[in-house]
Amino acid sequence: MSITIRDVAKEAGVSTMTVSRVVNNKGQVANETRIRVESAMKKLSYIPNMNAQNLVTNKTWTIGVIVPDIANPFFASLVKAGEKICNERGYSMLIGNTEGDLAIERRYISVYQSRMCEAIILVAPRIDDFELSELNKQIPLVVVDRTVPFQDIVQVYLDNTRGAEVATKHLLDLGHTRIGFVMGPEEVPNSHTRYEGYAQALKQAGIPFTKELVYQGDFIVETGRKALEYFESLAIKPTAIFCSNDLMAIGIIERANELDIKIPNQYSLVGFDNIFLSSLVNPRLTTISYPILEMGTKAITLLLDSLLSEAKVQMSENLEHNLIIRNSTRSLYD
Amino acid sequence: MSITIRDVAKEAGVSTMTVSRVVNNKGQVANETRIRVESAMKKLSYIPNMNAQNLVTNKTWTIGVIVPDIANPFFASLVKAGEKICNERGYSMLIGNTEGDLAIERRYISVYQSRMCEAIILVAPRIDDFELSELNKQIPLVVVDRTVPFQDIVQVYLDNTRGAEVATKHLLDLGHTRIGFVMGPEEVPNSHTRYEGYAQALKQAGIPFTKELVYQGDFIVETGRKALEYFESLAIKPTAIFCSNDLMAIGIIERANELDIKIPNQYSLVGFDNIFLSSLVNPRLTTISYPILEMGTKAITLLLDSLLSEAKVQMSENLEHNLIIRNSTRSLYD
DNA sequence: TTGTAGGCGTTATCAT
DNA sequence: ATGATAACGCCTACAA
Repeated sequence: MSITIRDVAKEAGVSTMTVSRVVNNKGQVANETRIRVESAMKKLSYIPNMNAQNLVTNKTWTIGVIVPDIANPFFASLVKAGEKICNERGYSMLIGNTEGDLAIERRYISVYQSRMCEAIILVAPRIDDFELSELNKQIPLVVVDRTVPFQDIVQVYLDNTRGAEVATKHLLDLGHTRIGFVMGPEEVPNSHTRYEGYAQALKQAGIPFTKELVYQGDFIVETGRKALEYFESLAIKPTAIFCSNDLMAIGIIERANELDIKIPNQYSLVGFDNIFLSSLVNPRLTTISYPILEMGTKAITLLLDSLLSEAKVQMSENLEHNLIIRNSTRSLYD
Repeated sequence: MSITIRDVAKEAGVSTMTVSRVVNNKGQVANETRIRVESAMKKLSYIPNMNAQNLVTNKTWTIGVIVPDIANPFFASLVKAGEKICNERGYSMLIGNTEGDLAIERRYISVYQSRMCEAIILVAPRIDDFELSELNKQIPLVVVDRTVPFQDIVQVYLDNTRGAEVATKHLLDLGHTRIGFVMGPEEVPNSHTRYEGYAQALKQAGIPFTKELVYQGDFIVETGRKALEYFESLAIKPTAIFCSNDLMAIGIIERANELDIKIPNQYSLVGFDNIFLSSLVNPRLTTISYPILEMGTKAITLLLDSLLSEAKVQMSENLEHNLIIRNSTRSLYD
C-alpha cells in the first residue's frame, strides 16, 4: 500500500539500514550514498511510519492531556501552554474532553495508556486520590489544579484557600460585612478549599457566618445569573459577593446589567481565576489571578524533564496568586 | 519491561492468538478459556499495546487537528465539537497549535502523516490551495473555514461575503451611511471575502467607498482598541463600524468604555463570529453568527463517514449564518 | 561504510 | 475452539 523503507532501499540500491541511518541522521553514511537515498525518498514521497518506529524504540513522543472542557478559556489556556512546550520538544499531544464525567475520565486514561503515552496531564477533579496514586505507578502523571496527598505524584496547583481568603479580605477591607458567597460544585475539591478561605476570612474579622449568604453553584455562567436573583430575593441583601470563579461572576454582571442593578454600587463583586474575559466585561472584574498559563508550562516542563532525566523528579509546584483590583468593587467608606 | 500478550498467554496457558481473540472479542473462544484469559489479564494488569495493533491492522484510530490558536474561543469550540464525535466513534485526537505560522502548519501536517493519522482537520488559512490539493492526495483532509477550488477536498465553510453584506446592510438599514470597516489580516482569505461583502453592500446602497474608513486589522482584541482611536482621529468620523470579527469589536467596546465613548450612541457596532464573549460584553454585541460548533461537528462527521464508507464523499458544506441583533447598534431615525 | 539477522507486540491466515 | 507461523515497518546489535 504505502511506501516503506524497503521500497526506498530498493530504489536507492542500498539496504534498509542505510536508509534508516539517513532518515534518523544517525551513524556513518557516505555522502554519495546519502544523496542517493535522499533522492529516492523524495522521488517516492517516503514518509517514515512513526508507529513502527515507536514500537521498536519503545518511545512514542506522545503526551496525553485530559481536561473537563477545552472550550472553557481556563483549560484552553492550560492546553495551549502545554502544547507549546510539547511542540518545542518534539512531542505530540493527544487531547481528551471529559465534560467532568468520571467514566469518560477513566476511559481516556485507559486509552492513553494503551497508546503508550509517555505521560498524562490530568485535570480531573472527580477521580479519587487513591485511584490516582495507583495509576501513577503505571504511567507518569501530572495532576493539575488539585492536590493529591502522595509525594510521588507530580502536581501543579495553587493555594486556593489562601486565594479565597485574600479575595474575601479585600471586600472586608472595603468595609463590607455582609458578603455573599457563590460556591463551586460539591464534588470538586477546589470548591471546598475556596469556601474555607471565605469562611476563614470572615472568622478572622469576627463576622458571624450566615448560611443564607452561601449560594450553591457549579462554575458556569448561567449559575451566576441565578445567584444574583437569589441574593436579590433576600430580605437583607449582601453588599458584596465573592464568586468562586470568574465565569459565575460574569453571569452576575450580565444579569445585573439586564436588571439595571449597578455594580459596584449595589454589590461589590470579586471573582476567581482571572480568565481572559474578566477584563473585558463591564464593569471590569476584580478577581484573583490564577496563573493558568504558568501551570500549563510548568506541568509539561516538570514532566518532560523528569522523563528525560529518568530520575523521577518528585516536585510539586505551588504557584502564586494575586489580587487584581479592577472596577467591580467599591469601598463603603467613600 | 511491560506486560505483553505473551505474558498473558503463558499465565493462562494458551496461545497469544487466544488472548488476542479475547482482547478483541473476535472469533470463537470457549467460555471456560475466556474466563481463564480474562483473569490472567487482570492479574497481570495487561494493557494491549495499541501501537503494535495499529501496525498490523494498518488502522490507527487517530485524527489530527491543526488550528491557529486553541485558546481562541472560536477554535476552541471547533475543537471541542470535533473531539466529541471522535470520542463517540473510538478515535483519538491529536492537536496542534500553529500560531498561524506557515512553517509550523507544515510541520504538524508532516508529523501527523508520519503518525499515520487517518485524516487531518485543518484550519490553516495561509497554506496555499495547490499545496492543499497535493496533500489531499496523500491523506484525507477536511479544510475548515476556507474554500479551496478543488472538488475532491472535503471542506466546511461559510459564505463570508454574504455574511459581511448582511452585517453592513443592517447598519445601512438603520440609517448609517458613513460606516467604518475594520479588516482582518492581509494573508487570510476570509479577510478579503468579508471586505468584499462590506464593499458590495455599500455599492448596492449607492454609497461611495471611502478609503479612510477602512482600518487594517488582524483579528485580535488589541487591534480593536487601536481601530477606535483611529476612527476618533478622523475629521469626519463614521457613525457606525463593522468589525471583521468579534474579538476586534470587543476591543473597540473596551476602549470606548475607557474613553467614555458611548456605544451605540456615538458608534453603532457590528461584529462577526458570535463568539461566546460577544453576549457578555456591555453593550452586548450585535454580530453575525458563525456556526462554529456545527462546523466542527460537520467536519468530523463528514470525515469519519467518508473514511468508513471508503467512497470518498465529495461533499462540502456551506453553512448558514444569521444576524444577531443585540445592543451595540441603534437607528439614526429614532 | 554498509549489510544481515532478529525482534518490538500484535494480528491474519491457515491448520489442526 | 485453538495454535503455529508469518508479517506489519522499523531499528538494535553485530558482523563484514
